[in-house]
Amino acid sequence: MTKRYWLLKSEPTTFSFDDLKTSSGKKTSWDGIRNYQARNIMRDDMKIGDLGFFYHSSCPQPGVVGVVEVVSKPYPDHTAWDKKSNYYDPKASPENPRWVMVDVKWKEDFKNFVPLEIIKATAKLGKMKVVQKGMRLSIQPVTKDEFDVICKLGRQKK
DNA sequence: GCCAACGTTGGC
DNA sequence: GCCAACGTTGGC
Repeated sequence: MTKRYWLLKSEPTTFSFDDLKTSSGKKTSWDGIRNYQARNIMRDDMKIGDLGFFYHSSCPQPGVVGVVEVVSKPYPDHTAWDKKSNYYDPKASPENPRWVMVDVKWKEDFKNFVPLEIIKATAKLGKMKVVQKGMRLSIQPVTKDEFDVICKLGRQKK
């Protein structure tokens, strides 16, 4: 089974990379995904051991801050039937969960933040979904090549 | 705060 | 099954 690579968007005001690092066990459940494409990726394609970029979106400096690892299989997102949750979905229930999530764990801090600006300016990364106009998908596949290029940018000394 | 692009909903 | 209306995303 080949390892796959992903990009996970999060709004730092909601849940930042620092929040992940201060979570117990440095891990969190990736809840609140309410988009079928993103759900299907978690349900069908993500495997334990896959790596993902933690991407900050909707903020002054969008970009990749570090790397996380998928550490669970997909399981029902119980926030969907929690009326008090921001992610409440009246069509979901324990019998018919509708939404799933996985657990992800902190893996690596980048020495250098890799801003969207740089990703856009890097020819090899031009096909990434995150640089495409109107691309709103919050969980995106990343190729091994793209993963390696961004890791190199993130790890190099200033 | 703006607004373009996108996904979802619901009436027909 | 179409498609207009609406809500959301997310860079700027």
